[in-house]
Amino acid sequence: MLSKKTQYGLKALGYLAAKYGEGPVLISEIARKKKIPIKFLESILLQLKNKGVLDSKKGKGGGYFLANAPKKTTLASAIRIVDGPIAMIPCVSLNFYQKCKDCNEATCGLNKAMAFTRDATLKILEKKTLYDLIDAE
Amino acid sequence: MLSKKTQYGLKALGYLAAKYGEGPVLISEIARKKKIPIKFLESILLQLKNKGVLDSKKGKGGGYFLANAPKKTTLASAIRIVDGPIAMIPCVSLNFYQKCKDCNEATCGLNKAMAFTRDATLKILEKKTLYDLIDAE
DNA sequence: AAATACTCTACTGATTAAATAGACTAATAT
DNA sequence: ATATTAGTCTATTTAATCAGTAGAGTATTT
Repeated sequence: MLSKKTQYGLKALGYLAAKYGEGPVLISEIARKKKIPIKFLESILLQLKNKGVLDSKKGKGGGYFLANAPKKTTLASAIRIVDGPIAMIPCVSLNFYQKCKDCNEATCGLNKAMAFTRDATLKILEKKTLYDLIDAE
Repeated sequence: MLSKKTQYGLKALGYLAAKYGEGPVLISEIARKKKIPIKFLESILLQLKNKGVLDSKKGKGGGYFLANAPKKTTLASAIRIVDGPIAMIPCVSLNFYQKCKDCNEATCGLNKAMAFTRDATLKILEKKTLYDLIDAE
């Protein structure tokens, strides 16, 4: 399961995706509309900004907004920023790989099965973008 | 990511799958071969037994063994027992469903995207079984 | 200069993960 | 019977992460 933090992050990104092109959106507005604790949301948005997904403007008329068009950011990359690895075990992670201490990856059955699963999952998450998070009417 | 506990559990199940039909296997043997803290492994195996995946025999010549042929138990069911939900968010979980407080599932973009992802993941995990965890030679 | 709004650091409490200890119970062999 | 083996169960501990809070600081606009 994704952490609550990541779920909040994705909700917020969906909200910002829907408002793309309309200028900065207040953190407080996102928090209110998406029912996210505001201080918690602050740190999530900042993290997404530091990774280039979001941009912000300070002062009056300020707020957060997508750094790029909604279709430019995949769900896979957004999830990796907030949640970390997408793979189910470290030895099949593409972006957060860690070698298994005791198993030979060439022969490990678990490794193979999890690599398969990762591929299936990524096939979706690399294709879906923030655009897909926009709520239907 | 799966919890360490679940990773240990799957490793142990792979080991028992390889020995299916050869009678009970000592916890201590599994722990040694798979480098799993033995007391931690105890609780994992017990949990799997209580859910019907494993069976055990006490006393001399005792140990744990698969309750059914390796191909009878899917990875999805094994993971659900030890780790819980496979879905990335509660509102698309089939076995651990929880309603979203604030979003309408019919229109929620995140819900749709995560349901897709869940389907792709489950398509693999429901097909793969403990048999697939057996290490190659 | 005042108001607005994001930024950053630090902290707290709750939960879960991971592991350990030890007493108990069941089965087997002698 | 009884000693030994090996799983069962309860409780505890330690560490890490999650989730959320507080407040001072900085940049921007009017």
